[in-house]
Amino acid sequence: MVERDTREHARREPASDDATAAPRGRPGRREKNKEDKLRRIKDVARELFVSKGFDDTTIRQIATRADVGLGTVFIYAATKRDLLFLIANEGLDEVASTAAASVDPEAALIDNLLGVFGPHYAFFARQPELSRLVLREMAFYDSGAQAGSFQKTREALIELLGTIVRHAAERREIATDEAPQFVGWTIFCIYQVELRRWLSDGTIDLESGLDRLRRALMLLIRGLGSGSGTTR
Amino acid sequence: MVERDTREHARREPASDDATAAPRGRPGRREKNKEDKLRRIKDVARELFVSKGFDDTTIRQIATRADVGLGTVFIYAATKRDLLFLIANEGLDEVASTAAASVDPEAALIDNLLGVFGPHYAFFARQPELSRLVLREMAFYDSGAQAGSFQKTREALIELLGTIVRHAAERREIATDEAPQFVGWTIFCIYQVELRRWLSDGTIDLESGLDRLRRALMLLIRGLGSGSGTTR
DNA sequence: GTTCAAAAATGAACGCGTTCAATAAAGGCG
DNA sequence: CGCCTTTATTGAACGCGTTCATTTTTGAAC
Repeated sequence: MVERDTREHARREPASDDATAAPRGRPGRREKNKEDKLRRIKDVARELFVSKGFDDTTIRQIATRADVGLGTVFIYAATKRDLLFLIANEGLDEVASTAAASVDPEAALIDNLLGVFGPHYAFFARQPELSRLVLREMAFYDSGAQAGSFQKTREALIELLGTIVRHAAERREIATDEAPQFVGWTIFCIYQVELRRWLSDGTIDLESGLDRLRRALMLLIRGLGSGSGTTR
Repeated sequence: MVERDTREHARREPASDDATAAPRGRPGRREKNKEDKLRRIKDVARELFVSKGFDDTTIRQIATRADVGLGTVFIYAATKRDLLFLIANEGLDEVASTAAASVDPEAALIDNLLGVFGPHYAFFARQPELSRLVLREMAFYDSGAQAGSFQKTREALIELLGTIVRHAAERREIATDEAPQFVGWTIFCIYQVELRRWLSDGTIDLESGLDRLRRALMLLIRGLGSGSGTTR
């Protein structure tokens, strides 16, 4: 309990009122407001999750390195899983927005789809370890505030896919009885499992991953009825 | 280790002539060989997982009710998750075999696919709680003997789907550039996520579940190019 | 500056899954 | 049977995620 005071604890200065005596960490723990703590917890957690893995990182380690109490971590994340989503949600929302903005109602269906999935793949490729963890923990996880946010983003994606399909139908690029929403869902199914497979097999190559996804999506668009894409 | 003999110990007595003065559970433990223990552990675990849920069931409870030591459970299942797969694999192999046997090279593609997926859906519907647990724990789980067996079964299914597609291609029901294996994989993607969705939404109705799966698969077979299924 | 109620932070304590050194049982041999 | 080797079984011990009664900090009112 004493030997871990080698941490950066040097913040207990009362600071008095002399101007020069405290160039580093000035007042005590006061300046560390909630945002500061959240920031520190997130940063430490991300670093440890990536470097040591999710299971081998303990919340005690995170708390110590973030210079907060053990219980404090649970104020910001209901569970360890939720802590993972807290990190994963950073950037993912932005990716989703970017993807949504890139949709062009006049563009070809496959281009719009890859315009949406491309940024997602790139995002996951940027932090493959974390992504694998997220996709591993994602399935069926529905408790915890951050997990909720994660699922909201996912549902928005499905709806976006439906919208893209609707555009293609309105332009008469495609014509199907099924509701655009349902087609969007089916596309999402393919995306989900393909993404998981891609992240699972060792080398995460963005180009080949997206290429395989394109092949699968083209299969759905063209159907199995005719070969070569050109209707022979 | 004596006071928990309030269990249902009424197992077979070893031998009649040995009715010595040791009525307190001593001789009973001898006849319990490995198979017996495995059987008891499985049965108890299944019952508790279904009745109380996976997370609320403790291995200590399982060990006590199965009348084995705590550590003994870990001889038969490397982890708690593996214990779940130990149970799930019972019957699933059989379902997979049944499904494989039902394939008719001359039958329509969609019929063969539903002939394979139907028994699977029925199996999952038979024990919905357990199925949800399995699908929750399944993603990315690759350590543990039972999980390995589970994934083998899964890969066999994907290959079976490829074979079904190949049959359809050989009969000229379909014609596509893509390798049958890849088409089978894409079908598997749809099946996976659809199955998960079906098990997630409260009421698990077999017929409506399979109907929705059929719609999604027909989408893939027909493609998005033409409406109504009948080519105009 | 003092007071005080509300909010935030904390770490001891709890029950869990998992490990493993110790123990018991089984089996082979003379 | 006794003796020894091998195998199976066990539960105390460990470190973990999580809880929550307690303590500390905060900021408004005086």
